[in-house]
Amino acid sequence: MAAQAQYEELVRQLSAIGAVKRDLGRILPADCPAGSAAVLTLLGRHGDMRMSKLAELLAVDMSVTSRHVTHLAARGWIERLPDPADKRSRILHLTPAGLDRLDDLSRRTTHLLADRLSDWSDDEVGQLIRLMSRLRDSFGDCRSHPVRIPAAAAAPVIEETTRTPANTRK
Amino acid sequence: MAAQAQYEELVRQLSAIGAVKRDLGRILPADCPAGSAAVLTLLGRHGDMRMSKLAELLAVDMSVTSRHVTHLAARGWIERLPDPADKRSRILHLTPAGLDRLDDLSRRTTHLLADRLSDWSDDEVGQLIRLMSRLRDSFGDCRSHPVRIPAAAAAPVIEETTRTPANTRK
DNA sequence: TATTGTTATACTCTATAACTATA
DNA sequence: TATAGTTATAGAGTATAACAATA
Repeated sequence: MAAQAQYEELVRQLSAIGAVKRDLGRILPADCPAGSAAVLTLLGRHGDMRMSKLAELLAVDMSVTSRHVTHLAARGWIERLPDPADKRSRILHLTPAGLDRLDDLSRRTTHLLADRLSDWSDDEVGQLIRLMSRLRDSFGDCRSHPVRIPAAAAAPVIEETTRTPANTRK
Repeated sequence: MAAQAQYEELVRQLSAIGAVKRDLGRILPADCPAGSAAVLTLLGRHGDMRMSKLAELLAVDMSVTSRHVTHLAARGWIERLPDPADKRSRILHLTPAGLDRLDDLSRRTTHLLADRLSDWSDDEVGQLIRLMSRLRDSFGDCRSHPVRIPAAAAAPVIEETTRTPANTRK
């Protein structure tokens, strides 16, 4: 159990980490955005799987997964094979072209990280990975507690302001 | 200097952490999305500041910052005061209503985190914060290295596929 | 009826570029 | 000319809900 100030700081760090993710996204090829790259990576690591499994690993809704997968399939990087055990389902399979793409992605991110984290020790990177992984687990468990909170007072909204820099008077 | 496998794992964890952020976002009031909440938090912690300073702390473009700020000002949670030292600039200031809003936000996130991280020690949370902060610093430094990578072979794109679940034959 | 995926729609966040007003 | 901030526009990512096909 940690202190409240720590919780707030953690939220700020989570928010700020977005800049790192965007930085990583900038080195991706134009036809392979972050979402697609994540799918390729997971297929490369876990092998063939169904849509539902992929959605779970990505931690996003299956409708989102479907869009990413469609994008990849359109480029021939993955195939959607029929599942002999369940005709509603589709087995996702990395193609040779997809593997090439994945190698390319891996090279790009490794280059960037090797540059940015040149002064990190193997152990430090391992610690960060371990703690982030645990953080994810801590949230992944209980989908139960909706954690509702009382609402605040209402107030008039002028929606979309206008300029009012220095003294408005000329 | 860490191993390549670690780098790839780190990228996956960064990608997956998005689920945690979205979970935090779900407990926010409808009229105060994550971007607005981040602005309120930074103003609460660092006090009055200019747009450019806020953009730097948020680690996003100033145009993005401007939109968030406009949203907050429209609701009376912050004010954009003239800067006596530079008439182009505006000083952002949290209003009493904004402070109330901030307290509410703080309560919500603290509740959620206290629930999710109930089995984390104070020290563990501190370690995660420290490592994430350092990660950010490692990326924030060198805006220089564009880190370009050779392109991959082109291929025909069928753009947006259609259904082909089980055996296409009926 | 319940489940697997797909698609339509809408919303948030972001960056780029053009623009205004100061410096 | 250069800088601070705004706005228009476009693109990526996501969720919800309605729908199709199959279990």
